[in-house]
Amino acid sequence: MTDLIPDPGRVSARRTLTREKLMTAAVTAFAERGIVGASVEEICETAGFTRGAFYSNFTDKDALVLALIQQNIQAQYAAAERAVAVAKSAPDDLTAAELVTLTLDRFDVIGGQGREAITTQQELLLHAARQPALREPYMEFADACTRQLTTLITEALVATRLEFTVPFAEAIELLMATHAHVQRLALFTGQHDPQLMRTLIMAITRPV
Amino acid sequence: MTDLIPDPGRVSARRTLTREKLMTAAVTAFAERGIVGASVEEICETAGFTRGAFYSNFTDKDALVLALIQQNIQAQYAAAERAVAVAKSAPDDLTAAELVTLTLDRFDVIGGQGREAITTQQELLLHAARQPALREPYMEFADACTRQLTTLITEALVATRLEFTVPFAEAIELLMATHAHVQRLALFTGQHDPQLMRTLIMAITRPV
DNA sequence: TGTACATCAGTGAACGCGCGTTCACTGATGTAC
DNA sequence: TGTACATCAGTGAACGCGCGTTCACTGATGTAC
Repeated sequence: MTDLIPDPGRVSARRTLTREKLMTAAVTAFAERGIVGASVEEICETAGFTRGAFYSNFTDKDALVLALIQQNIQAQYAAAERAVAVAKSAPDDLTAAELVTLTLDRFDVIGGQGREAITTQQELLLHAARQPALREPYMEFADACTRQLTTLITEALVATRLEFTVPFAEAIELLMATHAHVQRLALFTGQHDPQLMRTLIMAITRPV
Repeated sequence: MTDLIPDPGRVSARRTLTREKLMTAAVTAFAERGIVGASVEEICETAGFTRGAFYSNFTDKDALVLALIQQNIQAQYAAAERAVAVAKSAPDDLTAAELVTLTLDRFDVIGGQGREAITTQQELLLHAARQPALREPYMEFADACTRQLTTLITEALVATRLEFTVPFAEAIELLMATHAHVQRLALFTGQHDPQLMRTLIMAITRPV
């Protein structure tokens, strides 16, 4: 307010890039060793920096976790847009199950394919459930997921001329529950089984 | 084989009790701080021992985690028996949803009611997914759960004169997925919502 | 465009704390006569 | 039942390592003339 001649564009491109590299490295490290188990040094080494750079960018480890959750919220919106694009350009002759599965696959933050992404997501949930300071941000993230998915599924249903046989909100919950379950199984078996999702969809939808 | 005069009943009652106290304390500590975050000291203090006692009973922290998973397998069988007893003594006029929900509630290892039990279960799953040495024991536990639940649900269906409209194995998976989802929600909201499970059951069953 | 200076971003050594693990010990429990 | 001894179970001090965090510094980037 008084006489701050500097402060032109806030934060330099270089700094932004460093933050991004550290956060990406953190996802990897957290997947491998867990949030508590992964050391700051490990994260920095993967990202190609020293620990000083870390503390120049984040006040502490908790701040990094919070930043990851907030980044997830943004990533969620981006993923939703991608999913819409995919759905819009999908051939008309897809079955409902195929379209919904396609939607769910594209829907995952980062891209649910990787063991790494799945593990880190679970890790973040558990960590947020424990740390009071992270619960609200995490719930915000979860809400964003639900809202985005609601929009996407609505479109997918219209496109396939289907409707739910159960209350809409509960249908969404069931889809998310099954999706998470299949992901968890994949952590052990190493591969996604799409059949369970198809079965659920057939059980809770009918032609309009 | 040669001349071991001692070794009468293997392990003393005192020792068994100490082990149990340490394992119970570990469940609490793991729920609060996570498996990696909880210190051996913390566990011992809660259990009322010093750290020496810990290393007299477990070779290291990993051994304790393994013991917990193996104990879960045993507890699972006990919980299943309890669930059968409850189901058998249940009044005949329960709805299917009520009976299945009742079954699932009693089914949880330890008793799924507590936030502590839920958190530690999730913690164990994630830890086992990461530690190669724990994956097989954990999958054995998961299999035990599935098998037990299969038996129980079969009985519950007969009692309520219902059958699944989807393949049996998948129905079980969907029930477990939804159950886990409801539990995870409870970590944030603080209470179980039974409605989702009822909806699922109605969607995948029909009268015989 | 070139030079002088100011600010910024990341370095890397240092600190101290807390943790997992070890071990010589002591009191408790069990055994033999 | 009482005593002498052996084994067992848990104690608590000690060790050393690795981690999170700090900070004086240096090289990189940006700005003014």
